[in-house]
Amino acid sequence: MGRSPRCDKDGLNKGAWTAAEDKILVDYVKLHSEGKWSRLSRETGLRRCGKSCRLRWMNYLRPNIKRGNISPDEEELIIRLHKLLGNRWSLIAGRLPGRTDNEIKNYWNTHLAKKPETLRSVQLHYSQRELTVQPRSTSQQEHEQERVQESNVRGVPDPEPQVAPQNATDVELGPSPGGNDLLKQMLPDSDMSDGSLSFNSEEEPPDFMIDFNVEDICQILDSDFSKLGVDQDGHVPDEERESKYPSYLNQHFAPSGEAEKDLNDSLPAFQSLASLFESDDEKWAGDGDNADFALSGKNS
DNA sequence: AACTAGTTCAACCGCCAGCGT
DNA sequence: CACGCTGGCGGTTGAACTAGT
Repeated sequence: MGRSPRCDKDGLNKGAWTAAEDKILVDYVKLHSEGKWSRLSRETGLRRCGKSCRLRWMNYLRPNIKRGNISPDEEELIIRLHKLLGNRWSLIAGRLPGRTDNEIKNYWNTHLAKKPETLRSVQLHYSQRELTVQPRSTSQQEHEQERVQESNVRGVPDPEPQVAPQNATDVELGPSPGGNDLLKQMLPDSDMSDGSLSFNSEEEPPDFMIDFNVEDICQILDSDFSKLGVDQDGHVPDEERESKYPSYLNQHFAPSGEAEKDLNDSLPAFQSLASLFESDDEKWAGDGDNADFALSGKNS
């Protein structure tokens, strides 16, 4: 902390990258793969700090980057994920193959943050003062610590979804009879009559975002749904499975083996997540033919 | 054509966590 | 344990571009 940034070193270029600099960077990464950004700048003579090299590669030069033309489906997904995750741009970007955190952040700030419907959604989360969010008790905080430790023990992988699962199956979160029941349990005083949550806190972000274990959500989002035994013949789940999993899970895939264990671990958070996404009339963004990127991580 | 205001987005900055020494 | 280095993240900036007058 407090150290001067490495990029402040004299002699390093700043500002827009030139084609020649790009070429040096691309050639180096082709040869040595990503990472070792500081080594890159030392070994190639590129007068850019490692951070700058990484940023240029990640946001501009990396293969399979989609630039501009964010589709309505992608926009919808961004809004929903932002509703769930907040300004965790890298996580949101991870759900949109080919998109970078920087692009999504820019898109949000320049387009979505200004849209009335987006503002409405955000305001419902942050501005309405209909509810009182109680400070968490010590026992709740202890519970949170335990949960974090448990999560660490499970070895929840860092979400890095660039590689789409092979043979991934699109998953729709269909309507659930239970609706927002789980969230209502979590937030008994909340008003979800309009399908959204509202909070009383003027200064603080909604506390439920703290209670949400983002790692768990990421684990779900990173799930390789191809592992799940998808019911291709419209098979009706057996009673055991019916009782074990919520209806919307059973409707769309029948978990088995390792995937079932993963799902068991993730189930509580999955229920919460699904409840949020069921709060609107529609299903996930990318419903139907354009649903390639939604959840499955499949590139369209 | 010239100027101004508004918008976009690439790049920078500070902070932080993880790791090696 | 302390320290330094590195990579990664979110917030911010400012140059380039566009639209309006």
